[in-house]
Amino acid sequence: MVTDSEVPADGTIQLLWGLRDGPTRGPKPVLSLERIAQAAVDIADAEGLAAVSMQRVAADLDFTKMSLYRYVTGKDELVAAMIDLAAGDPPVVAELPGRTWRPRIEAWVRLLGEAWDAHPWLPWVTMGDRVMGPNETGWTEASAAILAETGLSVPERMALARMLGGHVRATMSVSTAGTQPWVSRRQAALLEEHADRFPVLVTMLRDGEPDPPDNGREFGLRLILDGVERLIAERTS
Amino acid sequence: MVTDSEVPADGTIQLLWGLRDGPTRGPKPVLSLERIAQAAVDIADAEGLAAVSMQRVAADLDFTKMSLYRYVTGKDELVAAMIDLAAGDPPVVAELPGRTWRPRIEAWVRLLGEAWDAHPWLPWVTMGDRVMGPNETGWTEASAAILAETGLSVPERMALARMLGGHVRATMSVSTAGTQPWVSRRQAALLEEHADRFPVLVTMLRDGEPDPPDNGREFGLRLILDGVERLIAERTS
DNA sequence: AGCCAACTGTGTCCTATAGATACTGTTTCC
DNA sequence: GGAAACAGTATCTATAGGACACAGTTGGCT
Repeated sequence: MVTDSEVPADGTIQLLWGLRDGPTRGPKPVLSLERIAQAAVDIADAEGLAAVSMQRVAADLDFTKMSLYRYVTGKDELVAAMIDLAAGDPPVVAELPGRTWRPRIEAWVRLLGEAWDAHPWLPWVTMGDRVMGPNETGWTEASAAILAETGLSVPERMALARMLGGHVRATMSVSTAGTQPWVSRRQAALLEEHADRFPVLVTMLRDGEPDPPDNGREFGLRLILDGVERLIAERTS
Repeated sequence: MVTDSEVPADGTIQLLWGLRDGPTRGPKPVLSLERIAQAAVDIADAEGLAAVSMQRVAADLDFTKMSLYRYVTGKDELVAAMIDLAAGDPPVVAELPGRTWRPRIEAWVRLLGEAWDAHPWLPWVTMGDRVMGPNETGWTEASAAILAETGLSVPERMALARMLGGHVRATMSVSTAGTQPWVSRRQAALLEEHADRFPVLVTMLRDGEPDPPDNGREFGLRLILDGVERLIAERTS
């Protein structure tokens, strides 16, 4: 298992994109990549990513650990398969509501949010250099199609798409951001104790309203897209 | 080691905030939390997070693995100490350039970016529910102080601060975002092969200019802050 | 029809990891 | 000056991913 950033092997690509040529002879495979990945996703959804071990996945399928290695070269590949399975089918752009880019990309963000919120472990596993699978690429394609209308440059559009994906990630229900939503009980107590060092935070803590239930997803989305609109307006004038 | 989100123990708080009461009797401690954390940070900076094991950290200090457990209850605490050490001293708000919130928060983002870019492993380790140490809290305090001027509500200000931190994280030089900056060689080849399924991406790939060297950090920063300005303008009118 | 090569799934072994526990020796307070 | 409290060590355990050799199964070729 690679915890660090690492260039994925070619094998992973073949796996994700169905380029592995199936064998002709030999016993019929009883397992399948799909079943394995699904079992792993189920475990991760229910008990967290840490519960996903080769042993555990195999046990849930009533097979031995080593049998999984016939379908997957290692845990990294399993995780890659999990990711694309969890990402799910991307939305069809033509079916998105609205006729301009803004409502459509808003819908895209909300759908992506729903998909990701169902798999709180995704952020932990979608970091670093990776190769996207078909589903993930489909999501990217959808966003790119929507944003083509903005007239932004290609790098700008991709930066924006990445940004929106990152925003979804940072506003997941299971807080994945570095800081809390926005302070835990413990953190609050700690701030009170050091009120002299952090006067602004303590004041905010005392008279601030509670957090929005969406972790600021809609708020941040609005900020970004307002910024995009302003940029477009500046350029067209 | 906890790979999953987990509420940190009280002990970690005491460690980070210097609340651990030092012993009076017994031999003088030769090691120190600072030395241990620094050694771990050095390893992570040089060889990546995966190279940081108790064994390795201890070896670099010429001690046995188990001696570290006198200063740290486990690897989680070590990582927590690494984070606050790597975050470094927050900037002094009064010394930031500019007289309004915008140039100041821009400077804050750039400084945070520099601090984080020096420690590419930080994103991997600053996910999930955590308790912030003094340094990290100091960075948050600084951003909160700067954004107080905006007139946004408390949750809005904190959401914005979190967002900016997340933006820095998502635009680190070592790509930490889910998607590449924006496509790797391999991914590009794959797209070409499936040009029918991803027409928009393939077109962008063909006639797009190269990516900006900053991964779109400045671009995204501008979008967000433009959005903030528009929000403020709407409310004051 | 039969045989061999290719394959699936299993059992065993190896390495690295975090950590528990019992120890040896040192320091300081009573 | 003695005993409690501590620092660092040595040894052991559990769990992880994964290598490797094997037994049984299947299809293609002669």
